[in-house]
Amino acid sequence: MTAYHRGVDTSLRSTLHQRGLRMTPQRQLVLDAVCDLGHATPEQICTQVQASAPAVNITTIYRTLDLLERIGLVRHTHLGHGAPTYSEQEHQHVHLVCHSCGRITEAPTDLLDELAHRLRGDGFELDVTHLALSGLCTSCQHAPQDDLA
Amino acid sequence: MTAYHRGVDTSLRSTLHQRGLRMTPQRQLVLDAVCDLGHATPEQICTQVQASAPAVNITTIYRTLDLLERIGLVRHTHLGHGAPTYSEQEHQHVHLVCHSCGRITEAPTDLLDELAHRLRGDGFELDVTHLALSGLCTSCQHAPQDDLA
DNA sequence: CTATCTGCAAATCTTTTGCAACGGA
DNA sequence: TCCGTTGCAAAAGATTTGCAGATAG
Repeated sequence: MTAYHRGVDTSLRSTLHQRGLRMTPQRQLVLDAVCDLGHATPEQICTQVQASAPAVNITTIYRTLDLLERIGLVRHTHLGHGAPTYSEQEHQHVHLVCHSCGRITEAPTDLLDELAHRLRGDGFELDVTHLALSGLCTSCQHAPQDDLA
Repeated sequence: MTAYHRGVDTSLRSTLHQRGLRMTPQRQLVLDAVCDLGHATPEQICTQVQASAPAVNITTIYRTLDLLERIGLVRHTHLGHGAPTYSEQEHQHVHLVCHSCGRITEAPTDLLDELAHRLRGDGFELDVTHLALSGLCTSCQHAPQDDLA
């Protein structure tokens, strides 16, 4: 069930040890959940982790996500509405969020290359993955649209 | 002190009446605050409103912002970190947020025209103003950078 | 006069913090 | 053993809801 892309297990333990941090089962479970779920909120990650280890507290989820981000194994993206979502560091793409149905589409990051280049000229170094782009997906453009219900 | 662009006062009353809604001093104050502040969080708007009308409750701020958005007078943008910010509907621009120092820069929306066109070809209608773009501003690119402190 | 609005208090929800016990190296 | 980590409970912060009284039209 768990997707171990390029030996995540091994690199977690060593990455932690490099910094004098300890390997724990909770940390492995959180990292696994992030990889399995693609992009998920702390809440969703907690549910996933608790499926196999019910005793893990949500506080630990928050602390671990924070730590995994600091050591560069995961990143978080703000999709607009509520909670931020976490995903693997390597799994880079631009998120397109439909603000009508909430559906999230992933697009290749080079979609923003031209924009990034233009902004760099103005002194702004764009981080393509941190924020999503929002708009209307195909189906919602043609849907009745209840005038901002 | 208050900036009345193109007769906001008159249009608020009539826009409300068109929909069977009532004009109240609180609604005028909230709209004025949004216009004055540019892009502000509900909290900031509340502070601004309470400067002239201390009795106005933050609950009313939230309800009024929601209402003003539904009738198309204001819009909100997610800048990434915490709270959404509200601004006038007409005051359109792209927000660039530095995720190191948090500074917000405004850029013309036509910066995203090419991207919007490309996405439209894929069936996604981009809303340029709803989400900010994040990255590093000039000064933070050259700052020491404490490795994700 | 009536239905809409507002203020207040309390409920929710999400995230953070303090602290004692636990457990990895 | 030592100190980083965890779980629990409580705090903190943001937003929502229920309800009775105020008020626009």
